[in-house]
Amino acid sequence: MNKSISQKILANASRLFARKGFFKTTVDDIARSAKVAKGTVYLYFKDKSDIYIRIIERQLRTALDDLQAINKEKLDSSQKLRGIANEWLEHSVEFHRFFPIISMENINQALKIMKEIRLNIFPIISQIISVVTAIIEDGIKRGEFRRVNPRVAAISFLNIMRAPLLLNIFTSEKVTSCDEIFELFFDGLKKKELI
Amino acid sequence: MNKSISQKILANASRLFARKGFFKTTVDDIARSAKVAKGTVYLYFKDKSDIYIRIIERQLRTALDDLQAINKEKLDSSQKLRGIANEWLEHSVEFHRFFPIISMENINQALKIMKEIRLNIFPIISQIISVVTAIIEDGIKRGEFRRVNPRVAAISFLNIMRAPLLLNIFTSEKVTSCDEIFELFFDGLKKKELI
Amino acid sequence: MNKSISQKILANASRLFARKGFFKTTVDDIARSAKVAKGTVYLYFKDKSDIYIRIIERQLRTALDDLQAINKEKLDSSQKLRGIANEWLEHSVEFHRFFPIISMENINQALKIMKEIRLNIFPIISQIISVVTAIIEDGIKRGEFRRVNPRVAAISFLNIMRAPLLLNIFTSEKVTSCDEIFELFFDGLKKKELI
Amino acid sequence: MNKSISQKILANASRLFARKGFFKTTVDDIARSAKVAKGTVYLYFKDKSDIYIRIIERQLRTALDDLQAINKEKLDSSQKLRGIANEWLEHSVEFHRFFPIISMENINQALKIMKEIRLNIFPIISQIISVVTAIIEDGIKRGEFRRVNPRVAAISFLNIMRAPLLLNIFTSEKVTSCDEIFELFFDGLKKKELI
DNA sequence: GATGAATGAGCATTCATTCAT
DNA sequence: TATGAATGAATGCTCATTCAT
Repeated sequence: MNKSISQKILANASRLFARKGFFKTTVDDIARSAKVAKGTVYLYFKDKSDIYIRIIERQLRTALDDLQAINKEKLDSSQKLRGIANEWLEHSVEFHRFFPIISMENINQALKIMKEIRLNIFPIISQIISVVTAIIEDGIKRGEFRRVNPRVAAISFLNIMRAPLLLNIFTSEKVTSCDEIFELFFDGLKKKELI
Repeated sequence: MNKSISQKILANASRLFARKGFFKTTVDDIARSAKVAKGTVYLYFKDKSDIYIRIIERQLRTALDDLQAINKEKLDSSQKLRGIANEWLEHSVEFHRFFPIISMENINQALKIMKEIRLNIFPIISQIISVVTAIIEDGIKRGEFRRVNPRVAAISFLNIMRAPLLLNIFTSEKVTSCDEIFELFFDGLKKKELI
Repeated sequence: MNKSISQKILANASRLFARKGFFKTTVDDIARSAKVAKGTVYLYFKDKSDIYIRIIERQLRTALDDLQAINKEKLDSSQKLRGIANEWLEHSVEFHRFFPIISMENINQALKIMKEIRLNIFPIISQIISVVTAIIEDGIKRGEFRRVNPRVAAISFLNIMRAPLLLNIFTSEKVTSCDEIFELFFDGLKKKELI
Repeated sequence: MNKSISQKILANASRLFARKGFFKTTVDDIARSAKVAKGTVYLYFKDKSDIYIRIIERQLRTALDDLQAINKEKLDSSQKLRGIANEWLEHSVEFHRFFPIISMENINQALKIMKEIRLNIFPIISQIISVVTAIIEDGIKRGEFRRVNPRVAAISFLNIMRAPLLLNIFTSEKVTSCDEIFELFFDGLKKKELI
């Protein structure tokens, strides 16, 4: 079961990277946590960066798959967005899920790993953005949404959905549903003028 | 002027950390870029982490000062938020400004530095959130804004304002104004029902 | 045919060692070049050093056989030496042939392999030297050669015959025959006095 | 005295490389033998290969200087060659002196170090060969030597002078003077015809 | 016999930190 | 104060060797 060893490494490394970050996680750590010898890690992955890239790639692909599944359902565009928001919340412990790239700021430009990231990770993120953009375009066409720049709206949506995470870190309010945030994004902050 | 040496170190280290990240920036780099000897760096800072903390602290304090200045002006709450948004865009190259903590995920929990961060950085972020929360509360009281959870709205606001950064990275749309995003946050995505 | 596998390993390893040296040649390389599994290599050889020793041993034994064959022919001593010289040139690509030991200086004394070398390789080299010494002794007895120390002359001969190699490496003169060098060894550098 | 640290490193590394070879000599060994920390070695040398190259370079430059000194003396060409031969014998414990390149066969073609060797070492060897070639050319002009190819003779000379080393390794004859070998090279092996 | 996955000791190199000057 | 030479712990990666299948 080679598959399982490589999966075991990824699963454990994922936890370690999340906890200690890329640089403070040693290959020794990774091997030990996967209960294999250090050399074994190198049978399955080119180097430490490779492991990191694969983890992010895997997370993003899963996220993309989920998005596409939601997109295929027969739902209003707004229901689709709500579905995505809830899924995101569900996985917010993994936190890196939709935009792990953001957490990579510290291992960035100067590193060779950035080349790999551009090659392997950016395209998936672009696809994720595209799916959300398509949902919003569709919503506009259907008359559900206002005529906004759909790409700008998509990225705004993906960003605002990070709010639960920060609420958990910096406030005492433990967010268990996205409804409040979603509704804010949906209806806007401004009070409707009485007519 | 000791002050100026320490400032020179911070200013140059800031550029380096932004470009290469915490781990890939060496104390050698920092000393060289500030044109002082490596030992001198240790006369002004306890260690490399200390420099990092001081930089973030300084950036956040400036951000907080700006926020408070805007808050003191005689403006609608929505104008205040718009002012904050534009300032954020202006500084988006520094990018770590309002939520540098996010970029610190890679040097986090497991490290002794996290203790320092909790002690020195978190309080400032909390204050930033509080100011924005206050602005929104005020807007609600004034009848400008709908009755939303102001803290949730504040964090949503701070998050959605990250959108320009991602738009620049992942799309061809170069954002030069926050108006579009701000307006989205303000009016919501949903089409107003015709009455 | 086990024999053939072991021969295949030796033949391919020989090329690799010649090209990359002992340390830079990996057992992986050797196995792959012989188209067998890595474990198979260890069925036929104790370890990597063993392969190296066997290769040298094989080359030297062949060299010795050739020498002895030449020695048995009915020829003048000088003709025998000339024959040896030409054979050496012919094989100078293999280059380690007569004095591979010289090329082993880098894997020497401190290593356990040196024990093996002393045990397996030195005796063959000694025999080679003995054969050449015998040829020279014979030449002296026959009156062909001057009364020199035959062992010193033998080693001098074996050394001077390395010259083509160095000529090829360090000069533009591509040596295709040993005649010039051989004649130098034979007649000496000094101008004969006119009588 | 930075000079002395770098010299101490070179001196000790030289002994280690001679004893254990390039690959079996660790940077740890080198640092320990020079009584400095491992990091200190890297203050003075780019990497392990750099140390190796510098050692060979230093030895060859000294050898070249000696040759040129001998060459400047007012001596017969044959006396010059004899002088060179004796000097070589004197240093034959260092053994790598005149042709260390030969001992490098095991760290050769495939390695990046070979590029450095071609760049730094080959030119010195070429100069050494040139000096000896010049001496021989001069001897031919003066009528001391026969009309041979002077470059071929030079390399033959440098090779034959390795004989003492091999005599020490493979025979019981401990050579303390080069006279015998030199005379062989000078007068040739062949018996002079009686006239 | 043959395989090749797994092992883990071993090593070159980096870099935060110290301290004598 | 200021320096920068010296330190040595820490870490990514390699590869000879073993052994279950």
